[in-house]
Formats: sequence, C-alpha cells, structure tokens
Amino acid sequence: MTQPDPEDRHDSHSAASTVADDLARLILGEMTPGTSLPSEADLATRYDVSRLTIREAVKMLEGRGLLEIARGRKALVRAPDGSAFADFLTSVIRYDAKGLFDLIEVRLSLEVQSATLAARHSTRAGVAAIESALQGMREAADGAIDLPTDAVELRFHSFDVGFHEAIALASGNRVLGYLFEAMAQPLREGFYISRRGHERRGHTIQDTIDAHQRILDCIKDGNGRAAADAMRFHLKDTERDIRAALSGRPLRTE
Amino acid sequence: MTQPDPEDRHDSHSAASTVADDLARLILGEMTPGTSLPSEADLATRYDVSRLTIREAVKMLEGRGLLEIARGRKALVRAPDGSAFADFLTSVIRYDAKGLFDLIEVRLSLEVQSATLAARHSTRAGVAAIESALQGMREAADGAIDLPTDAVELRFHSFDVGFHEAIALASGNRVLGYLFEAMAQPLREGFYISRRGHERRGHTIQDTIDAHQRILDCIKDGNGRAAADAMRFHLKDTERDIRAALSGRPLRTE
DNA sequence: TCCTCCGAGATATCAGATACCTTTTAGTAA
DNA sequence: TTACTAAAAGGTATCTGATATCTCGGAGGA
Repeated sequence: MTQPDPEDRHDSHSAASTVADDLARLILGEMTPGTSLPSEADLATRYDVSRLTIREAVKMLEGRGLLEIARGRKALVRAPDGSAFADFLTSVIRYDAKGLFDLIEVRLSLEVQSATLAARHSTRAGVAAIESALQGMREAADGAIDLPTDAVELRFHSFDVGFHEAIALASGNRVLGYLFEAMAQPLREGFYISRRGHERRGHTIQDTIDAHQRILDCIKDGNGRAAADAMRFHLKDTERDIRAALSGRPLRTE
Repeated sequence: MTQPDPEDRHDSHSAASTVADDLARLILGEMTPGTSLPSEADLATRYDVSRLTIREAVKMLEGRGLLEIARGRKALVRAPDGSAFADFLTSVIRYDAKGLFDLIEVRLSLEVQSATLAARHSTRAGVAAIESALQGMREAADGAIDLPTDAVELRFHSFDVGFHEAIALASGNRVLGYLFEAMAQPLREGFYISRRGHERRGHTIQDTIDAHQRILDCIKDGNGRAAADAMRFHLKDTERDIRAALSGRPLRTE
C-alpha cells in the first residue's frame, strides 16, 4: 500500500520540475546557507533550457523555502526554517474543524518534550530568555489589570508565545524549535482566542502568569519530569479555554 | 473580484510574489482540494499582469505544495500532505550531524503519542492495516533468515516503515500522520542503516518482529500506556542500533 | 449505443526586449 | 591619499508574441 515512492512529489516530465529537483538535490546535498546560485543566464546555458524555465524552477524552490530571491542579486541558499510547513498546517486547520484540536494535541506532546529537555540541559542564556519573556508578560499585564485593551492583549499574547518559543529553543533540539515555529503561526489565532475563554471560565491573567512561573521554576530546578507535568497541565488548561471560547461563538466567520 | 490595487506594482515584493500570496490566501481560505484554479490567461487579466507573472506565482504555489499542475489542465488545489516539509527536514539533517538524532528524538515523542492514541481509539480497519504490515515483515523475513539479500532487506524495511505509518494513521490525528510522512523520508536512510547495527549488537530479525508484535498487541488491547511503553522501548532500541551502525563506519560519504 | 477523431482550450517552452535594482569600479574632488 | 559620487556592469523582474504539445468534450460515423 504505502510503497516507498521517492518521486511522487512532481511528475518530473516537465523541464522546469526536472531542473528544480536537480537543483534541490544540489542545494540540499552540497551547498551551505548563504551560498549563491549561478545566475539565471548561466544556469540556462548549463541545463540547455531557456531562461524562463530556469526562472520557474527557481521560483518553485523559493516556494519550497530553499532559496531567497531578491531583485538584482543572485539567488541565495536559505537556512532552514519552519515557514515552509506553516501554510500547510494552516490548510489542515481550515479543511477540517477537528484539525485545530489535532494540532493542539500534537503541540502538547512537543511542548511537553521541550520542557523536559529544557529542564535537563538548558544553558544560562536559555533560561534567561525564558525569564525575560515571562517578565514581558508581567509588564504587559500590569498595564491592563482593570481594562485590558486589544493592544495590551496583543502585547501580552506576543510575550506568551515568546515564552513557549524560548522553551523550545532552550531544549537544545533544533527540530523542536523549527516545528514550534511552524505550528505557532497557524495556532496563534486559536491561542489568542483562548484568552476570552480563560475569562469566561473565571480565571485571571495572574493565573496564566502563575502557570508559566511554575513551568519556569521546574526548568530552573532541572526537574524534567516536573517541568513536563507543569507544561502539560498548562496546555490542557489552555485547550479548555479555547473550547470554552469556541463554544460561545463560532471560529472565524471571515 | 480581486480588483488589482494600483500600488501593488511598487510593493517591496515582486508582482509574482504578491499574486502568489493572494492566491495562497484564497486557496487556504475558501477553496477545497480538487477545485481548479482559473486558467493562466484568466488570472493574467484579473490581476492585470502578464501570463508569465501568473506562471511564476503558480509555480511558487506548486513548490509550497498547494497546487498540482499538469500540462493541458487547469491547476488543481491539492490536499495537504507532509511532503512540503520533507526536504526542509532533510536539510536539517545534512547541515548538522546532531540533526539526525534531534529528529529521531522528536520522532520518538510523536510515535509514542501515535501509539497511545491508536490504542485508545483505532478502528477495526486501522488495526487491520497495522497487522497487514506486520504480516508483510514476517513474509519478507521468512525468505531471508539465512542469507538476507539487499532486495529482501529493502522489502522488510519497507514494511517496517509501513507498520509505523499505519499506527500514525490509526491514531486518528491527521497532523500526526502528516508529520510522520514528512519525517519518514529523511529518516528512511538512517533506519535502513539501523539493521546493520541491529545485527552487530547480536539481535535478529525475529527480535524486531517480536518488538512490533508487542506494540500491536497493546494497541489491540486498547492499552494506551502499555502501547506507549512498547513503542518507546522499540524506538530507543532502534536508536541504539543506529548509533552502533554509525560508530562502525561514517554515514553517507557521498 | 459506443467508439473514434478533431478542434478548442490549456499548459510548456522558447526568443527577444525593456526596466529597474545592486554591486563594483573608475573618476573626481578634498 | 582618502572619501565621495557617478557611471557601468551584471542581475533579476516583467512584458510581448509565437509555437508545440497535451487534455477533454463533442461531432460524427459504425
């Protein structure tokens, strides 16, 4: 059934796709980020196709996140980041109402692992970054206890995301960092909405800060298991917030 | 619809990127897989750019995995799959020796979760798919107990991957399935190599089959925790196999 | 009714030009 | 000699127009 089908991405019988795949192999195989590709005219003579075909191939690779193209400069090989995955995950969420919660479920697993790893072997700088994000949340909240405006909420939320991202980075596992980055964008809206459910369930901003503080304390203690538990508890609670917010009114009528 | 903004032309981004982003928003927002895009000529008049610009935009979206393009037919909106992420993960592995083990670490976490979820709520069809893959492993092994040829090993390995993929699918969480698919390709080589380390450590193919059987049994019992433990044990063991294989001789000289 | 063939429509690719941006170089003035 | 500036060189962005080839639906014949 699921036979290894190495070439199912593109039916390589178009010239542009063939060139693109060949360049991709080259880029992934033996070029480091920052290196520049030969010029379009050069590649055109090399592959014996027109410049247009080269352009299309290069545009495909730009779409795949492998190249960075700017006018007047040669194409640069790009360092990997999660953005290539982000709009894919967005589509998962949109096509399927259950997709949002599938994604949250996966994120929980990855963040719990991040917290565990961060507790076990994070550097002083890693912990400092997490602390700084939490401090930012505090300051954003201090200006908004009575009447949180949208701008303040946005600011608070942004530090909240930064807190979780700092933990993913502090895990020392780069793949976790990339995956977090890729998931953060599609989930941003959902987690922003969660604040509404948070209030509806009778919780305050201070509760949120306390939950984050507990996670940070466990990481500073180097207690991986406790950090995992604290993170799991916090995310489960956030998930309940989102469900509460969504039960009130539907997500994204647009 | 989509009346062209006059200042689009002098945006910091290129016209092709602008069109691509707009189309991406459209596709992700309100088009279902299988729907076809308007023809290139149609889009060209709509956005008031040349057909070439449309082609480049469409090629970018093909690279992002959002469209499927064939000659003579309109571009089709594509259902999401993990392939958009695969070459990104490949680059992570290549750029960094630690990347391979980072990826294995993440995979462990995701597969343990898959096993848990599969045990909790898999369908009869889902279990049947897992069983079928295991049966395939058995048959491949039966023909290769004494002298496993490369072809037989490849066959066995292919069913092995199929087993894990079936579990990811049986979890009912589609994001897990996509992530597994995206990770499978870059990891395929590593796990193929693991068989060498497996033998070096004095284990047999039967041991591998037994380990998979234990995972399957737990899933059939509906025991999520036991399935997670069995999966974790198996993957930790496989990781040791890979390390043993790599310590013998370096990976991929190419 | 079913099959075959053809034309309309769609993409694939080519060639040649122009516009504009970036980097480098050469020249000029301090 | 140094610093600043302007032009040239090399690159990408985009357009126009044309040809080749593929897909699909409909007309027409068996």
